[in-house]
Amino acid sequence: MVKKNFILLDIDYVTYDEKPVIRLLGKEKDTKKNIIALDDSFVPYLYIIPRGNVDDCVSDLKEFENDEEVKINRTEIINLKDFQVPKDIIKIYFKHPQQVPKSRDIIRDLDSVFEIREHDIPFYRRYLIDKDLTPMAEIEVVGKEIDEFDNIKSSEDLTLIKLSKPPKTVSTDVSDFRMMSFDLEVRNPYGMPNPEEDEIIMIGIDSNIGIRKVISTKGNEFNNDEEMCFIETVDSEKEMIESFVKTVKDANLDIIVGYNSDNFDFPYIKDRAKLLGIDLDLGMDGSNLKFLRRGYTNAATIKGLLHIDLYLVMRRYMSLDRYTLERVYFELFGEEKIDVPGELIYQFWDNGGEELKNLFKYSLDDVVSTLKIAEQTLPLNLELTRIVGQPFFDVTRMATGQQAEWYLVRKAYEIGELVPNKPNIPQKVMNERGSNSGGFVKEPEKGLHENLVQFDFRSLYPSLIISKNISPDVIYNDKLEKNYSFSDEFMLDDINQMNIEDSIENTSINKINNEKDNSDVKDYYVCPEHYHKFKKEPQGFIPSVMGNILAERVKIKTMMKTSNDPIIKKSLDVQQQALKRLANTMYGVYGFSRFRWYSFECAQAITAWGRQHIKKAMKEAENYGFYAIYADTDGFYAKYDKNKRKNN
DNA sequence: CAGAAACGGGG
DNA sequence: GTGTACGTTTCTG
Repeated sequence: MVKKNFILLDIDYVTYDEKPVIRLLGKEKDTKKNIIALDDSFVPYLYIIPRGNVDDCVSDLKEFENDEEVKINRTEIINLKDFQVPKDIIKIYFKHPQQVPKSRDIIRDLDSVFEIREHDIPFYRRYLIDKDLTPMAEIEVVGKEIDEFDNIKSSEDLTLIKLSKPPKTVSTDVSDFRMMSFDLEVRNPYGMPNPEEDEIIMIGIDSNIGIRKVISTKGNEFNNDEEMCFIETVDSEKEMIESFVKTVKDANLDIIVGYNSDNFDFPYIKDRAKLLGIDLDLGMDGSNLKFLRRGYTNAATIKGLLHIDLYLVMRRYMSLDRYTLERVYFELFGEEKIDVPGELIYQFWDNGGEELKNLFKYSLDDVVSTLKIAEQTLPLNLELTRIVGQPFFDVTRMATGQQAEWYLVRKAYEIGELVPNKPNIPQKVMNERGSNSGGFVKEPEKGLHENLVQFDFRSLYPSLIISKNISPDVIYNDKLEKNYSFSDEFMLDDINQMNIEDSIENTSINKINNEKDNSDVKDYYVCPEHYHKFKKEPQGFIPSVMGNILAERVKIKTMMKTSNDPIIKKSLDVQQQALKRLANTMYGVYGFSRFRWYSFECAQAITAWGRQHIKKAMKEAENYGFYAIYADTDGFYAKYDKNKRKNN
């Protein structure tokens, strides 16, 4: 039995002996040796909310015991909360994750099944959540070292461990990842590069471990040029790619970054490598570079080596109208990059001399800048990864709303709350609903203003979510609670989620009409304009999560103040920034129709209260002689005029 | 005008 | 693979 601590870089599962085996891929902290830890004890499952009696539903499910298509391994009854209402839930286990989507549609159609839940949570994500594992953190595993598994052999550089106990997270205080940036230049005289025709002419590499070079078939003429000593000249394109592969393997990297490398560099190098008969076996387990389909686009993945495409990261990191490498670099560092227009690259290459020299410099500049951008932006994304608790690879490719959603899924599991299904609201309904009105904006008054004072609310929307308890699980709906109370009649009417939403929609109109004679309004927060009601007790799921985020942020900011170590200070600062980002994103989960906690009422309530607050603040400021000349959402600029002061 | 298709980044 | 981006701009019928 051995105990090993290592940094969890990546996670996946393979099928071995018809059973899923979770693989935790990472590197030992000090030796940087590769580790793959295997767990064959984790089993896929989903939840069923029965329509009526739990036991009737269980006996219905028994009929699938020897079914060809629905392969239920085991069922159990557990108690979980659904929007804070305790319910008896049937948890059904399957042998293999791929049986879940095959079986769920059949099970869903049973009369005794009201709803199935948590049927679309990928197996590796489920593992991270259920085992409370944090990616990019130090984890501890206990198990047996094995020599071989699934054609992977242990070696000097790779330890295979079969877990005998659940893994655990030991420390999230991990930095100093071995990182490399890379970039291709292609000779493309006829429009955009075509991998069947156009050869790769340069591969640029920079890293935080001392490797910086441009591999090319040209460049010998600069042999005696001190300035150009970064050139590595080889005899052919084949040797160039082979040298790149060897450089990456020998560097024993944690992270490889590129700019638009999901869509250009990696697909291109893969196509050329195939043409030239080269293996891109860069994976920790010896596997090749692969592409994961993510929607209509691909993500380039290497097992145990994190590939991060900075283009995707930058689109989330800053708000710009364009995200070219040049633009992003300029915005971050205020310096212009060397630029060679794409359509001129082949001419620079063909002409040689000074132009070729500039092309080499451009190639190097691209990878140096890419690495600099990575060093500047990845720390925040590493913190987000640890908070969200999903793989770094995934988090850097997720929309911020999805980051918030996976964070909430984890929090829901922690407190025994069922995760809502992804809503499926028809486009027609969304169109009728229209878009939620946003923050209050007062167009700026023209002219040059003096004596300006800036007012703004600290985290207006997060604060409102907490103070007004804005959460879908505590919306008070007169009609639903009084007349239906989720009675059997209601459910047997085969009313799906959509109809429930409709009835909520209709009753909000009733509420406006009945608002005045509602005597127990003291138990609710009633939002302006729409009059949605939120119970004061108990605290809603999202307000409570939000409260924890803000409390954690305050704690970190206090720690920052007491620390004298600039490195610790910096690391804490990044952590609090990540929490701030997450808190600000949480509003979004209410407003986007494909999110699990989507609630048009909550989204409306937040912005309505937001508008009310800023208008109130502007009015109040007037009493002190401050006149707003421009306002937007959570703050305004005001001009001071002491003659108009009403209060003293 | 609404719905479909293209676009982004990369050379 | 417990799977099929996304939000915006431009084109087309």
